[in-house]
Amino acid sequence: MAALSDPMRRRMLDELRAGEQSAGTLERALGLSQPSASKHLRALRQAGLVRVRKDAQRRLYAIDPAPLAALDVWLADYRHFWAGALDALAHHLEREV
Amino acid sequence: MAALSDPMRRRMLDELRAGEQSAGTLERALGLSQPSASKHLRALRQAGLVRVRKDAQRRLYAIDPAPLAALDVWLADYRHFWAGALDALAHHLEREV
DNA sequence: GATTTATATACCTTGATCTGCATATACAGT
DNA sequence: ACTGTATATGCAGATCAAGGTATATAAATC
Repeated sequence: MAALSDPMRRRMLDELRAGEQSAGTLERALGLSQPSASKHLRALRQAGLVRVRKDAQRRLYAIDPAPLAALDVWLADYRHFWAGALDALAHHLEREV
Repeated sequence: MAALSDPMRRRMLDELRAGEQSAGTLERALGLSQPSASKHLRALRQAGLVRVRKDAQRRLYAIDPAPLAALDVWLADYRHFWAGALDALAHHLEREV
């Protein structure tokens, strides 16, 4: 989850939504220095948010959705807090009583 | 989002799912020192994740779901990565109701 | 085998963060 | 006013993340 706290890494994931991309492509798409891009990718890797595939010299990155799915599960327990006017009302009433 | 990267703060939110609670209650529930608890609550406050209400000396904290809803929106664009057709349907129905 | 291309890592510096301890603020009850 | 309770803040030190420069690894090409 800490890996997602960096905006640049979220932008990387956003880029990867279009599909597998090489480190260099991401680097240029986001205007990062080569080492910076590589380090952010390492952070995403260690968080399990991306998987890597070798293609000759290049490393092709793609989204691994598992941690995002876990986050979604975590969020699910909070969803009733904002989901719809009826839920809000229900919650309010629940408190009143 | 950085506010959520701290596990203790996530535990605080989990505690607050049960409803409004005072700083001291949270502090004891999580076994934190008083200043530590207060600082984590400040972080949550600055992130807009909680709202505070004064009750005499106590400060009663409650979840403000807005940032979590924003996170949910962000996640939505990734959901198709892990949601099989059936899951997606289930999720959709869950929201509809 | 030397060179080029693509990516990763080491090192350093800077800025942010967490914790512990001490202190300050705010309100309540006497 | 004084004491106790509840919470916040200031400061010190330790730890950790981020960016930059330089260097290392690995594969491809010649």
